[in-house]
Amino acid sequence: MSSSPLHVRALHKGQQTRAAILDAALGMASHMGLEGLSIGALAELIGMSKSGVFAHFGSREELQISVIREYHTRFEEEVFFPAIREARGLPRLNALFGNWVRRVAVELDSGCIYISGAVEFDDRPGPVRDALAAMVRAWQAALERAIRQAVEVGHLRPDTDPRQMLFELHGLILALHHDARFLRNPGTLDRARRGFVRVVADYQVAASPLPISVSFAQE
Amino acid sequence: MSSSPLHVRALHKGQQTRAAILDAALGMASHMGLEGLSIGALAELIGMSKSGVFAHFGSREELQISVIREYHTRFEEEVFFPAIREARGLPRLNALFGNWVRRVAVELDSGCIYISGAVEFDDRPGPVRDALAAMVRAWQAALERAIRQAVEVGHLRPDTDPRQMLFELHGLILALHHDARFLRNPGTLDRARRGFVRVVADYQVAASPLPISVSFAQE
DNA sequence: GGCAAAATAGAACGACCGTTCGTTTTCTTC
DNA sequence: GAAGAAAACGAACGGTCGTTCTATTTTGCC
Repeated sequence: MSSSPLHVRALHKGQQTRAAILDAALGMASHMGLEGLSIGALAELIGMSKSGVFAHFGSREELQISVIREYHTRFEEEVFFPAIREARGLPRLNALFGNWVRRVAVELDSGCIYISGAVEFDDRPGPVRDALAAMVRAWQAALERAIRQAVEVGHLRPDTDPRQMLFELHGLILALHHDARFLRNPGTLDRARRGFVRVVADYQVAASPLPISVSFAQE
Repeated sequence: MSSSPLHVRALHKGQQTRAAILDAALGMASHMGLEGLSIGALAELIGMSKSGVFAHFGSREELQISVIREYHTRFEEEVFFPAIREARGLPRLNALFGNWVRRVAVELDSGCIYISGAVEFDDRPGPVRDALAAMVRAWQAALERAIRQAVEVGHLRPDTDPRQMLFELHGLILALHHDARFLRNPGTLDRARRGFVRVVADYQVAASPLPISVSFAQE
C-alpha cells in the first residue's frame, strides 16, 4: 500500500505514531486530568523516549489541545452523529441525551474531559482553556438547537426557554458524573434518566395528569 | 492576655500562624485546586520559609486535608447553620439551597472545593479523597434529611423520592458552578434559582395550575 | 531575666517536570 | 540499493516539587 501512487496516500509513520500517542494521552488525561498529563509518563506508557513524544507536538500545551480535539472528534462520533439521524424534536433530543449519559456513565473508567477540564481551567486563562470552552460551547449550541427544534415541531411548549432547559439537562449530566465517578453511588444512571423524563415532562405539557411515555423512539 | 491563667487560654503563636496559613491555603486551593496547592508558593504568599510552613502540617497531604476541614467548617457556618434556624419543610430547604447557591455563585473568585475536589480526586484513592468524600456525603445527608422532613410535614408529596430530588438539586448547583465559573455566562444564578422553583413545584403538587410562590420565608 | 520549648529559617536532597540539542536510527523515494 | 528526509533517541539543562536536617530565632513560663 505504501507504493500506491495515489494523491491520498496511506498514513506515514509519523502520523500513525502520533495517533497512537494521542490515543494513550487521551486515556491518561481521562484519568489524571489534562493537567496531570505528563510527557515523561506518557512516553514510558507507550514505550518511547520523552523527546520522541515531545517532537510530535512541540509543546505540552499543544499536546493538551490535541487531546481536546481528539476527544471532541470521538464525542461527535459517539454522541452527536448517531443522534442527528433521529427525527427532529423529542426523538432527537432523547437520543442526544441518551448517548450523552451513556458516554459519561457507562465508560466509567474514563472521565469526561469536558467536565474535568472545565474545573481544571476555570481559573486558568490561555489557549487550552479557549479550545476547551469553544468545544463545550459548540456542543451546548447543538443541544440548544435540538431543543429549539422540538419547540418548533410542537413537541415542547411554545414558551419553553431553551437555555433554561439546557441548563437543567446539563445539571443532570454533571450530577451523574459526580455521583457515579466520585461518590461511586449505584443507580445513578437511572437517576439521570428519570430526571430527563421529568424535565421533558415539565416543558412538554403544562398540566398533564398522566405520566409521560419514556420512549420517544418513534414520533 | 497571654498572662491570663485561664484553662482556656489564648491562641499560641503556632496556632495563629497555622490559622493564617490555612486561610491563605484555602484561597490558593480555591483558585488552583487542591492538587495545585504548592507549599513553596504558599510560603512565598504569606512571607514565610517553605520549611516553616511545612512544619505545621508534616506533609502536603495533611495540609490538603486540613484545607478541606477548614472549608467544611466555613461551609457549615455560611450555608448550613443559618438555614437550620428556619422552620422544617420548605422554608428550611429553600434556605439551604439559597445559601448554597450564594456560596457557589456570589463568591465567584473562589471556587467550591467540594466540586473541584470531586473532579480532581475521582480517580485518586487515598486519605484526601476519603476526607473529601466524607464531608460531601455529610452535606448531602443533611440535605436529604431536610427533604425528608419536608415530606413529613406535608410540604412535599408523600411519594417524593428524596434521593432523586437531591440528585436534581445538586445538578443545578453543578451546572451553576460550570456555567458561571468556566463559561462565564451571565444570568446563570437566576437559572439555578428558577430550576429550584421548578423542581420544588414538581415534587410539591402533582398538578398545580397556579405558579408556586417563590418565597418560602414564612410558612 | 533566664531557660526550656516551640517556631522559623536556610540549605540541601532526590525526583520529576518541560524543553533543547546533537546524534543515530528508520523510513521514503528514486 | 543509495541518497535524502523524517523520526526517534539519549543526554543534559534549568526549574519546581515535597521533604529532611541542622541551626537560629522567638516565644511562653517561672
